[in-house]
Amino acid sequence: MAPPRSATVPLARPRRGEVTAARILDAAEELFAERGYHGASLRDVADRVGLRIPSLYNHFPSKEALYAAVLARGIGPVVELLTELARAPEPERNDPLRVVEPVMKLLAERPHLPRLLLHETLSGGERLTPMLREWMAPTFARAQALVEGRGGEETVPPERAALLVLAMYHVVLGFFASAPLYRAVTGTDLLSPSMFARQIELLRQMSEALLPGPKTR
Amino acid sequence: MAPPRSATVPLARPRRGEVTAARILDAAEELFAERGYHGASLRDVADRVGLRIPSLYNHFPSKEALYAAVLARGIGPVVELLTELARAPEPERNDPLRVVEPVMKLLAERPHLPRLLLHETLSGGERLTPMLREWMAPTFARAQALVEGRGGEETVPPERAALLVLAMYHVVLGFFASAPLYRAVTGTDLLSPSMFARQIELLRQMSEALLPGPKTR
Amino acid sequence: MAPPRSATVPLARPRRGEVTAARILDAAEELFAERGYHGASLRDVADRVGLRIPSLYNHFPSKEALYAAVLARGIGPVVELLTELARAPEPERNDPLRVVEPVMKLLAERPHLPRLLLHETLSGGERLTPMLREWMAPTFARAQALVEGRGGEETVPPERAALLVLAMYHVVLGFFASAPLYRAVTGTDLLSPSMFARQIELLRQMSEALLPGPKTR
Amino acid sequence: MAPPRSATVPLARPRRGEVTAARILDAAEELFAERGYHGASLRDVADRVGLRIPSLYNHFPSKEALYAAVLARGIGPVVELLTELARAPEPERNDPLRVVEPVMKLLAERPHLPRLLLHETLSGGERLTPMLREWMAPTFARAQALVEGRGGEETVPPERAALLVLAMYHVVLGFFASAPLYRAVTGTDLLSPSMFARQIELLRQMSEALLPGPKTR
DNA sequence: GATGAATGAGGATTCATTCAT
DNA sequence: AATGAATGAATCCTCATTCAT
Repeated sequence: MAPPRSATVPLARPRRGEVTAARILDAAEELFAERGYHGASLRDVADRVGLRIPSLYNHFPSKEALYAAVLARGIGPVVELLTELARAPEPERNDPLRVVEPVMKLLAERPHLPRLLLHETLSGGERLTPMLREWMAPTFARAQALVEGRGGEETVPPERAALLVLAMYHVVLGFFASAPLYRAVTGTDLLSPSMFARQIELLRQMSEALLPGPKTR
Repeated sequence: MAPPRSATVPLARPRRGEVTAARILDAAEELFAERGYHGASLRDVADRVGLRIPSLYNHFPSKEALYAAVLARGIGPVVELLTELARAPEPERNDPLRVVEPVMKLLAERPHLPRLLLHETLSGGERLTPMLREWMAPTFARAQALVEGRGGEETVPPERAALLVLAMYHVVLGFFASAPLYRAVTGTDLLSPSMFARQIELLRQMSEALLPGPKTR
Repeated sequence: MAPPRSATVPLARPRRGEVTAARILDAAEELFAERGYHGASLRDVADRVGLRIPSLYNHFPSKEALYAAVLARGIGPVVELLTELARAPEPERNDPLRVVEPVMKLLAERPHLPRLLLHETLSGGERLTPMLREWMAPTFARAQALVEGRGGEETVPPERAALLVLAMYHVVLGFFASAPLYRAVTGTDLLSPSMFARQIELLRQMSEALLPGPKTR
Repeated sequence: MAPPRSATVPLARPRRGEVTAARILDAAEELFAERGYHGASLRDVADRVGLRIPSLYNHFPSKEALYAAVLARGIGPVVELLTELARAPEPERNDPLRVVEPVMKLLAERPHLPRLLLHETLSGGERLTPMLREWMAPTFARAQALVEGRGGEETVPPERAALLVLAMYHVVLGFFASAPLYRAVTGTDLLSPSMFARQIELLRQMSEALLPGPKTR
């Protein structure tokens, strides 16, 4: 039962418990994204992982905590990316495509995240984890500031900037969130390379058209 | 407007049961929009109406049926509006603002509908009522056709048209769906006249910029 | 609304209310026989009659009362028949076939009654209406007395007589009660004339073989 | 009788869960027999076992499954017995008492089973578990074949054989099923040794009188 | 770390009954 | 006589959680 020479096991290989926790997170992410917090039961999660329900409690102290962990794992990289981008030098930082395209690519790797975020948006903050408040609000503010400060002489009024950020937010998230339904109805996969490229092109045009200031290309 | 001889037209006065049913629909609409199908319990609905749970069954045969009725009541006017707009004469019909603005005004009167629709979108069609399938798919198709057929020589490829319609769909719905959260976080009401006007202006610019063909103004 | 000349309406024609009550009894008899007291709901009864549930209360004050009325209507003729037979002159009265055959024919006209009685038997008297206790117990006692007093010198001990009556009771009732299931499984209708005649012949042989005293034929 | 080396035979000691499951089956058997499927509630079962209702679901996935398990546990031994008897050598197999008496003794050990079976019979197969169909129909067929093939030259027509089997079925089951009511009304316990012996004697006479062929004693 | 068993709270739904119309 | 509406009680069942093993 005991590993023969545990001392030589490299730390890089995650311990078994961490693997299980990750598998639980994966399953929960899918289910929460699909059905929302109330619609996804721990039974569903356990079934998908191949565990019994009580085992989940060896890794997460409650359903709520599991949900928070799913969100944290998903949002973390996005926040990191945005923070990093905000540190870019002046000309690049003002190019919205330098923001939108990496974000799109990041979300494509974690396609459940947009639906999780939209679920939170729809719930109007009821279930909105404090963590989410902490992350989303500043992110919005930063994006808004970026937009406002863009144009040369012609500055963008804050209300307009807010609506613009909101619009981009929903176009991006909605694109991913609609993919399963879109595929079910039309048979077309929005996440295929060609459609994905078209969507990025669309977002480029949107930002060029709606943002003031120096044209980016 | 007034019924000519009200004594002979009892239909004009809604029966008591119909009033109750409408109040149930109102309460359910709010709760389903806020918490989704699974998150909203019949107890919540009954409490909000001031009834006991079993009384709901005098008006709707099941929670599912209540949900479907809420959707039907909400979507009906939108579908009617779009159908009507589709019958407009040529030049007007091609003006996307002739579509977007009335839809925005309609949704402003029923601000829970967008969240209901987004919940359906997020669930990937799992709970998607057949009714919804029947209505949303053709509506999308019609909008897509409208976009495709617009530009003079330069026609829009269908994939691009689809993405464009999808983007507008999410910008519009997301605007309403975000209103409660936005207000909770920033204190600003997106549905106030000034913000609402700004949003319409934003949508006008979006369509002008992204749609080909004769500029509308 | 009022009947034009109510005085000329013959009393023989049952009033409308009585007709409705009878239709309710018919429906209830079928359902109680098939599913037992708990398994049959007033909704089932009302549906079968084509009424709404509250209307049933215009004819019977409660489900329990409806059940009792069904039993009373069904058992009444049987008790009458047995009472009448008990008044027959000596030689005939001792012929068990003079009892069994008319009872069989009576039950054939009301084929749900046996199942009702068996349901009562199975419930062990829990739901056993007082009425039933009043009727069944004396009927059993009378039959038992009849058996006991039969043979000439060789009298039948009461325990044996009781078991014999019990056996005949279950053979007769079981025959009718099994008819639906038997038909469903084998396709043969036990109540068809030929099977019915065979069953009477079987009962005749049973009584001849098991009863002491002068052979009846 | 005692397990030779109990320490190495843990299978001999039933696990705790199995004990609980058996107690649930016991309680359910009584209640289903007494009140039928609809009349017995899970609350009744849980109360009798000393559990809360949800705990029942740790052992049986639904009320229906519990009901089926009760039937299976009860019918199993009967079917086994009949199968075994059917393999007996020729002269014994044709002796109906070799069938009736062991069955009677088996049922005496599980006196609720007859009422369960009669409930199924009364419901006309509505709730009749597939399992029951599989077991009862062949058993009847086998018994019928046994009767048919008995007499030497004088063979029994199948219809007559069917009615005979049906009659024996109801006499045997009715005896047990009536015991509680009979005791409640008369004070006499049908399952007492003396009454039980009398009943077997009655069944012996019945089969001798009604079956053709070589007398068994 | 995994799980069988137990449970309080709550889920949707059915039921018999009442009452005003 | 019939019924739409309302409801207390009870139905089966699911949920998240706990605990001993």
